[in-house]
Order: sequence, then C-alpha cells, then structure tokens
Amino acid sequence: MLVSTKGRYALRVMVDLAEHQAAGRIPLKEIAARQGISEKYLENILATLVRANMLSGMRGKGGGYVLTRPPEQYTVGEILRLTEGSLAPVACLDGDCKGCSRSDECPTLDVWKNLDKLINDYLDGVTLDALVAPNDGYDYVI
Amino acid sequence: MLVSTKGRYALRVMVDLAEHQAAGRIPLKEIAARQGISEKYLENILATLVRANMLSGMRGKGGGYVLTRPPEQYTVGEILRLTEGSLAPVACLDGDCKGCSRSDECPTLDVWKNLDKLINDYLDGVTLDALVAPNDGYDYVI
DNA sequence: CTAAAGCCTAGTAATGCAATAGGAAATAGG
DNA sequence: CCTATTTCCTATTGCATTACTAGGCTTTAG
Repeated sequence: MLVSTKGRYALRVMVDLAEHQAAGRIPLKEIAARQGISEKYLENILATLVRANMLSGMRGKGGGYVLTRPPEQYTVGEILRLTEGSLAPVACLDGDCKGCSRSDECPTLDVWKNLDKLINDYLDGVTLDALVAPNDGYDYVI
Repeated sequence: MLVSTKGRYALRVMVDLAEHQAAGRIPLKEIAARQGISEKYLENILATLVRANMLSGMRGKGGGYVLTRPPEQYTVGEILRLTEGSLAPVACLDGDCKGCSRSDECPTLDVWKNLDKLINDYLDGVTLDALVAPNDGYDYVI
C-alpha cells in the first residue's frame, strides 16, 4: 500500500480546511466530527502538518487550525510525502537505504525509477483547490 | 511501499529465467546463488508463480524451473499483482474492502483512481523481454 | 478563574512482512 | 531398488510498522 490511512486522512483534512476557509480557524473537534475520524488520531496528523508549516494551529478558546497558503499552492504530492515519509514505490529508492549493492547491474531498477517519477509527477501536478468542491452558493446569495 | 521484497524478487527471478531460457530447467539453488536470495525464501515466491502457471516446476534430479511462455508475453504488472496481491495505492481501492461508506462524497477518490490507473497501465505496458539484458554473443559465435 | 482548545510523550494492540524449519513427494540415474 | 537431487507443502518466528489510545501540560479568550 503506497498511501496509508495517515496520508489519506491528511489529504481529506486539508481539503476540509480549504472548503471551510471562510469560517476562520476550525477546531479539531469539528473536523473530526465532519470527517468521521477519531479526535486523538487526528491530533497526530495535524501536529505533523503544523510542524511543517502547512497549517497554523492556535490554542485556547477560539483556537483551531487554518491553512497557511491559498489552496492552489499545495500539491497532493507534498502533503503525502510529508505524512507518509516517502512515496517511493520500492525500498530500493527510499532515501535512507540508498542503493543496494546490485544497483549497477539490476535489470529492474529502471522500472522502479520510471514508476517513481510517474507517481510523484502526477501527485505533484494535482493541487488542493482541484479537490475542493464548488462552493455551495453562500458567496453569491443576495 | 507499493512493492515489497516479494514482488521485487519475483521480478528479478523472472528476468533471470528469461535470460537463461536456453539452458532449460534451472534449479532454485542456482537462481538463489546468482541473485543472492535465501533459498528458503525463494521457495515461497516460486511456488506462487508455479501455482499461477507463470512457471513450470519439475522435481527430482534434472528438475528446476522454466518459463511457460515467451518473455514478451509476460507483463511486469501481472507478475507484481500476483505476488503482491494487489497494486492498489490505497486501501480504498483494494478488492476486499470494497468502497468505504463515504465514497459517494469523497473529494479525494478520483485522485486515487487516477493514480491506480497510472500505475497499472505503466506496469502492464512493460514486458519481461524489455528487461532482459542483450545476449552475450553465445548465439552467434562461430 | 475557567472552559476551550492545541501540544507533547508514551504506550498498546493488531497486522503484515521477511525469513526460517522440517519434512513429504517426485524424478533420474546407477 | 536405492540414492541423491530437487520441488512442494504447512507452520512458525521475529521484527517493524500501522492505527489508535491515554493522560497530562500549556495557551488563550472572555
């Protein structure tokens, strides 16, 4: 499985926040309820996003989370790479375990490299605003 | 990780067998030595391939493994789907757990579907013979 | 001061992955 | 028939990761 629940939830949360941007800071409780995700589990995920400055969190009454950039400036790729650690399709390409001893002669390495590029290029080409549902009309109701 | 060692090893073994087709049946021991893979672990992998009729295994003296089709008739996709179980990038698309309750309204589902298609289409487009190293020349030595 | 929120560090249960163990059955050659 | 060789089959183990929970601390608005 390339993307685990952590990454999937993170993406859904980012879309949720993008859709509710107009409402200002959104408390975790609200997101969890809307998305049907355990509050405690969400904490971990949001903490990761905050530490990477993708979200700003504020404590206390009236606190909550808000995007730090406009939705079109987030790519799905960066969100997933952050929460998943890596999007490499095979261990051979993962940052830490750099190159197995057979990489010089490996007949399959090119397949993995091409696949890796395919995946990352696609996910880096999709921005958050492309996933936001069209506004319900509140903006132009008289 | 989309593809685990099982799938990677399987692919390498298939390439190995394609490259040594001319030698007839190849015993597991030989493949394991050439590829630097534990014999016992390889057993599992080869058993899977045999059960799916991708390889033919024969026991006893002079036995070993051989491809059941010419290399250009295997795709990397089918080899990996068999050994990995599935190439779905997220659990949402995995055969068994068909569709989560939110799939109707899920803003991210299309991303996963597109990614899934991208991955499978690419891997189904690469055939085994594309990975086989050019012959060393034995065929045309006088 | 207090209630509402995020922040932080652990801990745990379950799953899946990688690898190993031991033996049964088949086959070829002497 | 005997033996060495080789695949086939069923379990089991150790390990790492994933998904999720627990409990308490800190910040902020009113």
